[in-house]
Amino acid sequence: MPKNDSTGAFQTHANYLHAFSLISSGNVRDLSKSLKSTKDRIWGSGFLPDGSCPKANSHQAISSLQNAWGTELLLNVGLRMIRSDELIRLSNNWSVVQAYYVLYHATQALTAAKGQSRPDTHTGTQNQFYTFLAERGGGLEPWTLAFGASGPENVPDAVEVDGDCHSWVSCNENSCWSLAYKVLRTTREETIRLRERDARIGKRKQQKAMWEKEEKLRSEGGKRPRKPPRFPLPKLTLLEKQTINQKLRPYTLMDYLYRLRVRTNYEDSAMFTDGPQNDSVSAEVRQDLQKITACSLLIFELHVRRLLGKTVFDKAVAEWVTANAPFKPSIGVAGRMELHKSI
DNA sequence: AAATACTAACCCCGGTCCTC
DNA sequence: GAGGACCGGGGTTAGTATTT
Repeated sequence: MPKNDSTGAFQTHANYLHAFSLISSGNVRDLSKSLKSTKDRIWGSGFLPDGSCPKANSHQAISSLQNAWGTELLLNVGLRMIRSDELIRLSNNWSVVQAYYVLYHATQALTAAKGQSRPDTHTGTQNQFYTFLAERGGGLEPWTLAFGASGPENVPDAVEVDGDCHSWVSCNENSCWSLAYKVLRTTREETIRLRERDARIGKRKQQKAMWEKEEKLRSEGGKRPRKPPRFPLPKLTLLEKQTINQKLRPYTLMDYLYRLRVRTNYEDSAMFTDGPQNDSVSAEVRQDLQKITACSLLIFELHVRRLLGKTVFDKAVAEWVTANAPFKPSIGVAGRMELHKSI
């Protein structure tokens, strides 16, 4: 039983993150193995574009990637330098933020590499993430997993999803799928709740305006004024709710990371500091974040490399690594250089 | 965190009273 | 007597508290 709210929340989110980590490359501790298997899956998935893109905005793509690499570096510096549990707990607060921003910049890099204009909002970037991956179909889990108006999308054939599994159920090779879909669903439901709230306020506004319009007509017709009614927040009809649900796009891993980022940034900074019940779980969370981030970035890097061409891309990586990569053995994009070249 | 239980607020609707 | 205000019971739902 949890001691306070933070322990429950921590347990839940640690579980969710681990689920994505497991789906990405199984219960592998060695990051280089995870990256290798991710590379093989991308290669076999047919997700990579056939050739370079003539419309590509190379300058913008590289610049966005540099942001992503730099942000990932911050995450990795923490991993390398911060050893005491107390500090790991604290650093996880910013690790989730960093993980999100890596995906944010990577997604923008890919948009630029495709020659599209770069989205300048969180929502726009998250939409692109969905378009690049889940919308095209399954095959590259967890990045292609999504939860939409009609339920889980791109569920692999052999996978059984239990939509009602508890968020604390122990995360293993089976339950990880249910957990992942669950968090995509609940993340999406948070947005739906906000939209329903807005819709109710809008509905009330409309009712009020309608009444005032009628009242104006009445007074013009010489009728005596009615007492203004109070306008309680109206409820939504089933149809109105369904419409809201239909209109909201399916949610993905990136939407979840955004939720986590907002939560730890603005709403509940105690989850990662007060939540862990022993001295090892925080390090595991951090490791999962690093793995999710690195493998995600690899996917985007390989995409962008195809679209910009090897020469431009490899040169940009080499320059950045020379100027910025501090550690041996290499981590971050420095460690992924060889993987890029093997394709 | 999410499910569940519980409570307060709300809608609906007919009936009745009030006022022009 | 027509139009509007007010009332109350029944049923639903939103919001809150409790439980898992």
